Amino acid sequence: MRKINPYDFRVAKRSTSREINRQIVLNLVREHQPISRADLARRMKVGRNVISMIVNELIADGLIYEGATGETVRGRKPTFLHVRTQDRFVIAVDIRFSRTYLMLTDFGGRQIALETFETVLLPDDLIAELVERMRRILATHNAAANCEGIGIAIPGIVDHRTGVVLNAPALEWRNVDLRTPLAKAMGLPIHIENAPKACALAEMWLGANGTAPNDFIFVTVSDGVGVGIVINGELIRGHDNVAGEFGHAPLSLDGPRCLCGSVGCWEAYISNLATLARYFGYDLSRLRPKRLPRGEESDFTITDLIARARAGDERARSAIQGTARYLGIGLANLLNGLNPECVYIGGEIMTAWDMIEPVVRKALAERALTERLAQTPIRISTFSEYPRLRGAAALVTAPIFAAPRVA
Amino acid sequence: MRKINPYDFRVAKRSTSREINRQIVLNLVREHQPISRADLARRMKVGRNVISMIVNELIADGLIYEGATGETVRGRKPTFLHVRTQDRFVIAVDIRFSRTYLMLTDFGGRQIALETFETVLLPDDLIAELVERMRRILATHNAAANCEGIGIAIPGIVDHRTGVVLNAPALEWRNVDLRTPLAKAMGLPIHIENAPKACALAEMWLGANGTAPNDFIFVTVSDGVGVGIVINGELIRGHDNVAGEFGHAPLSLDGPRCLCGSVGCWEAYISNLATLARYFGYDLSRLRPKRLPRGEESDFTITDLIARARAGDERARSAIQGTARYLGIGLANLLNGLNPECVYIGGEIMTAWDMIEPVVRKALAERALTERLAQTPIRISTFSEYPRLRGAAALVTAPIFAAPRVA
DNA sequence: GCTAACTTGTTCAAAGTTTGAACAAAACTC
DNA sequence: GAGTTTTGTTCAAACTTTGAACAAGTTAGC
Repeated sequence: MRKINPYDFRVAKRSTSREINRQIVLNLVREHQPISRADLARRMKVGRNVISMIVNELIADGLIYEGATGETVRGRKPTFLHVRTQDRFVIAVDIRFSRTYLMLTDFGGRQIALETFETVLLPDDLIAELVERMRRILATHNAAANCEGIGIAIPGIVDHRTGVVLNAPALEWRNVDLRTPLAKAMGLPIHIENAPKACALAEMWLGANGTAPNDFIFVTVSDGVGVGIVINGELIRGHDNVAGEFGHAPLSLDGPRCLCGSVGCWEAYISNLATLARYFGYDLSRLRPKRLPRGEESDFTITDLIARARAGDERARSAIQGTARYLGIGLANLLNGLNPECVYIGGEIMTAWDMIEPVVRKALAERALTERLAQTPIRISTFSEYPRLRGAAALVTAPIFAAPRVA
Repeated sequence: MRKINPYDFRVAKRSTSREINRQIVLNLVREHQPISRADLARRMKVGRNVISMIVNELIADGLIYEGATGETVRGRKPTFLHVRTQDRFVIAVDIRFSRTYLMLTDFGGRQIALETFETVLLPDDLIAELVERMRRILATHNAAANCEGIGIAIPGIVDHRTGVVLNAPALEWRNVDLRTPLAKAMGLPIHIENAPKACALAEMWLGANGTAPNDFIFVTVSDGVGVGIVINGELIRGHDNVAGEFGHAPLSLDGPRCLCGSVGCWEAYISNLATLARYFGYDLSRLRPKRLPRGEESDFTITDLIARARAGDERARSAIQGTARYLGIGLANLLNGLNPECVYIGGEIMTAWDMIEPVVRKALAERALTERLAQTPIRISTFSEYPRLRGAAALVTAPIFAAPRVA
């Protein structure tokens, strides 16, 4: 029940019906492959003739291809159709505070190559290094001619339309235009997006077939805490691309000071640094941004903490369960307000999900308005490895498969 | 950029283009009336012939009508088109804790008749009384033959699809089926919705032309606190119809106990009762649900409190400004997370908007992540009178104008 | 009072869809 | 090898938009 915007609408042309059905066919092949024309016709409840026309067009455009012939009990055997993912490449980039990740994937999001280097915080230098590495990785894998785009995930607020990083505190970037220089150097479409939003896209477009729900939120817990919101199959970006910054929702107005400058933010209770600070007994607000004090502690990570907890360190366990409790409380707030079909959580803390689940659920039950809300399925991010990179890849592939905008 | 749901999609038929363009025409007439066929053709960038066909169909269906002829500098004069709102009636109902409101409106949301009675909390009795009054009001205004539906706003969680009130604590209702008995008795389509969601629909569909944004939230502050979320011209209902219950977001985990049973909810800081409790120095959690102690105070309302504040009562002023501050803090959370284009606020407290705006804005600035967020336009509900009833009317009219579901 | 210019609204054929049926191709059963 | 079943294609009909021409109505200018 959408309202038509009377100042920005799309009139249906005589090709509109075809475009709509073409995208439906493409998506059905993607979801149900291998699948025959006749199967598509049955699922769509249209004549096989229409499917033939559309499929031939999609084959001609190189989007799908005919594979083996299938088996049937009786009658002519169907020819199976598949989405063409090989020989269509995407470069995915994940720029983080400490390191930058670079992955070459095919159109199905499968990893082909991966490299890593220390993040140079000066944008121009980082861009130069990225360009060099991207050229090399494309050359090495003979992918230069078939690379269809570059997707970049950023820990901060990004204007997805212009490709400008508006504010990324972790990188100390403000109004950095990444797209223009990269597009010029590489000659490829560049898509840039905020990391939690990218993670949500990865689940939606690259998650295992049949599992991706239409309404969900993706909560990332790492240096910061962010949320990617998907409603009705659409990523919510917000009017100024800020949507999803629930990491700074207050849990207590006199709680710990957050790195954002405010007080009592959810992030200040559950970020990796917050959990470590709780363990070591530090005051989060006194910490130099993003670092524990010098000494052996400065290299101590949340993964180390989880290892200690598993080894029987009671204080480590208690610090982690503190995070679990606040994770549940903040989650309850989001479930009450957005009521998604399911929740994905990503971040190192989820390697301890077996430990923390009961505490999270208990906190959820305390603050969720209804029992059904408290029982909302919580899933560990499908991509335990590099969810941000998968999301960056999805930035490039998603527009090919998206529904046409109409009305 | 919506993903097509491969398990629930709509194939384009040969009538789909027409349906899309028909709805666009209808909405353009609604927004820009009076408007001629030629104007429509220019706005839509299609031939006048297409518009003629569609307009004649819409006229035949009784959705629009030809009015006066317009003026031009030269050439044949255009005939103006209007949406037919007269002689198309809607019954809007607002059921609240103390009183129930019943309004007869035309299709433009204009009030034709209004009556009120004390709410009977027993559902069967309330339904009986409603049916009697609705029949009478239709008969009195000769509207029985042209009434197109009944819209009902409820302070609680409603399953919009089945018409069942899942949980309305204010009415002490659980799983009450309103639609079946009302539909049977009245023989009309019945639409039931949660009050803040209905208010959001009213702004979207019945607000002054040109003002209704495509992305906004509507925050209702009265007995409870709720939010109606509209993204991309679409009301967000959530997977279990709970979406928008941000009234129970925590501001402090050791804050005042809320009537919902939890602690430190936004609602427990800014609901009318919370503001009154702050003034009288009561502990909200000790209060019998929804009532101040007996005596003169039990009839004392938030409106009285505002009057006292305006008259110079410093304690009244301070209680209200307390609410203002918490209103701003909670709002900042929603702006960070949802990033709407603008915010509407409804409720008695907004009659004091001139007093509280600076405090709200200051709190907003403290917790909003960016300056632009802090400057998000805040508007008083367009319908200072009976916004819920307008929303109830919009429940009936909106489906007629909504975009067709496609892909 | 007449003509030219201009705008509105309608009519008609062409091009691109879906729709529905018939038909050829391929494979199995008896 | 005939009959049956399923797949995939072909062809005409119905319904769109598209683009042009045309009739109707109005003003300006002479």
